[in-house]
Amino acid sequence: MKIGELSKKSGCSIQTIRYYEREGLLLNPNRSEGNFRLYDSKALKQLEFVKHCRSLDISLNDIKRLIELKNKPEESCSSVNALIDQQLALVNKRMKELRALKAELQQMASACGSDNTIEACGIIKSLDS
Amino acid sequence: MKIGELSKKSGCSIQTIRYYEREGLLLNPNRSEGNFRLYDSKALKQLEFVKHCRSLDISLNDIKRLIELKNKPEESCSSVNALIDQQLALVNKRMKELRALKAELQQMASACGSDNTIEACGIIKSLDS
DNA sequence: ATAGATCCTATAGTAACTATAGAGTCAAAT
DNA sequence: ATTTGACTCTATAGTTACTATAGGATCTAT
Repeated sequence: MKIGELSKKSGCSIQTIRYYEREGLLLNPNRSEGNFRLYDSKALKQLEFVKHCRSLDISLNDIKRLIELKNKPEESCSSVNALIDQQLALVNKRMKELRALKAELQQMASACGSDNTIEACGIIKSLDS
Repeated sequence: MKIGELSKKSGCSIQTIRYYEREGLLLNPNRSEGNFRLYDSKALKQLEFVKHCRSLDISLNDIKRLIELKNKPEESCSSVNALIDQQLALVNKRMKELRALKAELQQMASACGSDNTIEACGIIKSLDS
């Protein structure tokens, strides 16, 4: 299949696919006579792996490491484990930040009487302090 | 005061201060004879306003809008309100995403028996599906 | 006078894409 | 046989909010 079909099947945009290739996350595909990229179902699977990792917010760099690890099936999976743990730590950290954020934003929203002037607005006041 | 002192007092890096100025978030400061930026305490307050907004993850563009609104003290604050509500919606959306993320990552982490080969690793398996 | 700290501008790099320009290729209809 | 339209190619620039660097200029203290 050509890149357009791969794009539809994977849900990744054409540009993103080419970008992943440039970044070394996908193998260089065979080319047709007219230099079009030609993919098989294995390539689709690779792309889906990348997409799944991205949906977990794993960085392209870490995905690259995971792909390398996948290609060493006999080694210990402790590095895979570590990577996932680290990803979890990131997510937890960001969630904590967002909880604090949310609390302050909610407080600000409630500090605004409905029909104030900007001058009297509790929101602007709290941003100023 | 010069930019180094403003940087220390505000906790923003010198480059960030200059960047905010370029982006129109800070007024162009007076300059010394040797072309050094000179700030007063009002400038520090402006910068602190920006910093506080950034700590709430408000985008530079939205901060610009807030600054414009601040300069129209007699108008209604409904746009300020809307902006904060929108920011809250963003935060809520991201939190929801992160909760889903966390759940999947945790499941993956628990799918890995401690001493597997990569080939047998539950994490890689679940990323492959 | 000079050394060191601080400042200046302009430019490039970061992450993970997205968008565009300008050209080439291919399949189908005329 | 040609032309239209859809698709593809590469290379480059833009996005967000900064950070880092190069190559100078300026100021302060000795």
